[in-house]
Amino acid sequence: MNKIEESLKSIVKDSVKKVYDIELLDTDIVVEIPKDPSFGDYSTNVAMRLTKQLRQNPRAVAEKIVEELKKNSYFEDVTIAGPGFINFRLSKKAFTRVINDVLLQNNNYGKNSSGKGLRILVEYVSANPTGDLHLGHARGAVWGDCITRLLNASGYDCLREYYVNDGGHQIDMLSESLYSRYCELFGIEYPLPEDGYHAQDIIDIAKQIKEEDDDKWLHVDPKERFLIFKDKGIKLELAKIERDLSNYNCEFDSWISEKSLYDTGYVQSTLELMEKMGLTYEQDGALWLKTTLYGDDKDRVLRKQDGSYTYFTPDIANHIYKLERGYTKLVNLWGADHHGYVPRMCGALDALGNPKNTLEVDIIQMVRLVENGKEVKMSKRTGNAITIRELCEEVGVDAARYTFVSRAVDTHLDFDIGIAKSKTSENPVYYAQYAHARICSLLKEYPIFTPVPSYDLIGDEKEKLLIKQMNEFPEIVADAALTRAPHKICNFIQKFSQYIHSYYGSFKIKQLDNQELINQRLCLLKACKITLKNALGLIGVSAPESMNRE
RNA sequence: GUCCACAUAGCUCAGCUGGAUAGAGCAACGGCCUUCUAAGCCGUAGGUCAUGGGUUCGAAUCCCUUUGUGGACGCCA
Repeated sequence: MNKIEESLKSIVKDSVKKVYDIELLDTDIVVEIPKDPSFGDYSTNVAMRLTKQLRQNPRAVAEKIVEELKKNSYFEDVTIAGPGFINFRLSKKAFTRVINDVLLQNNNYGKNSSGKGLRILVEYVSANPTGDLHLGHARGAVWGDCITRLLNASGYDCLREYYVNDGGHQIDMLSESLYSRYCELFGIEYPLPEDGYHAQDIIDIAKQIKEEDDDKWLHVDPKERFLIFKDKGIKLELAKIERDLSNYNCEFDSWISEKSLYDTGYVQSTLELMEKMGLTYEQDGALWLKTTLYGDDKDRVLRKQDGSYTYFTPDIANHIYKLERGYTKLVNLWGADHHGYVPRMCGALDALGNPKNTLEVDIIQMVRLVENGKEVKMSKRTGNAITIRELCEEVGVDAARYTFVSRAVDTHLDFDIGIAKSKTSENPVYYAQYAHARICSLLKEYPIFTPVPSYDLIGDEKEKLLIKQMNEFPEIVADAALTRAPHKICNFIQKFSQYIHSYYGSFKIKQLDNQELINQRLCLLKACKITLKNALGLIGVSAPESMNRE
């Protein structure tokens, strides 16, 4: 809740108490900015909410409250409209206070403490180290990155984690595929497994190994070689993934390996714990977990007939390990193709006695790449699925990020590569960056200005829009963090940029003679620049000082 | 077949713990550069919020029906 809302609510509460002798809570009162500014600066529906209790029609209730509210100098005007909305017009002083708040807090403006004391671990991307990251991963990476930026800005203690699946069958295939490609470089035939990896990146890695070690591995014991190629494969694939993510402005705090959960005995101890709690049973030579007792539609296998473990087992250990590190809230971002896995994992955590909703899984819907209205399935260059690297090269990091983060994740996304690539007004990311650059160039022309205690010359409708929007920002950040919805930041950016462009167009500072008016407007613009830059920072998009047209 | 999402302007999408006349960008049409960057501004047009019902002072928003689209239903990961 921002300062203006705080004040409004407390004033409304006092008035209702005085008129009707009813004690309201903050949550009973909704204060919002009306869609149509002609209604007022802010409005509340409190009269409508009291209708039932008082058995009077809402307008009558509103009239009595307004009579009381009008006595307060915080308002320029208070009116009743529609079915019983109370609309406020604020006094100038109440309004412009935010300008100095922003100037003072600078880079910290927008940060809030709504998540203070909460420890939350967010796991995302977690792609197998068996190939390049593709479009779906890119969406998940940006989304996770933005969520964690928001959580950090809202005071949560948050960890960004990547779970590395380096333990299962697919890694064996990686080793074999890699060796096959390696042999190929020496003209030796070695079968590439059918469910192995056929993509170009395996060939590239094989070449890298050849450059480093030459033919050294052709002559070692197959068992040893198998393990070595496993290791090399994982290491090189992971390095590539990390580099691609980093180029994409996505950094992780923690990379947790599936294999290490076996090595440290975590998998074993988790199994023992579940057995001890009576959550498992043997059937058909396999070990099962009773997830049906906790909302799953069938029980799941932990240990297969052949004695090896399913993917599920170390993953349970993985989640237990998260909790043991003191994170009380776990969030995973999974692709839509994994949504059937959700009840299973949540069921396992429930079974182990964790509070409901300890784990929440956000599902990232599919991405389709589109160009000129047609779906683009494969990269023209490589013939394989389009990678995150190609995407960044093609459209640029800022545009790619913005496209992904500006849409809610629960709907299928058509990524129009033509629009993302275009450096025109079709591309919303430039719109926002341009708004920032325009203020910057203005501030370069007028580098000297001083904040004042009261902005008595500010108060035009367009200035009010800027101030209201700026004032909302910390609350929007807190809400976007809580609901894990970074696209709300994009909505903010878009609207705010629009106000900035509109203001920029209608008030030319150069045409003014009044030095004090210029000064006050520069303060306002500087505050806008700070707010916009911070907002862009929350979604990992740059805020350039100038836009270079090509 | 069972389960889970989703359906809003020509296109891509916001709005969803119920609130005033459902919004934005693009595309279309008409204006605005001798003044801080026209990657911009101002205006016009564009809607049965998939369908049918229910809940109530009030529904795009909550509940149910039907249709359509995508996904999941492995001792794969």
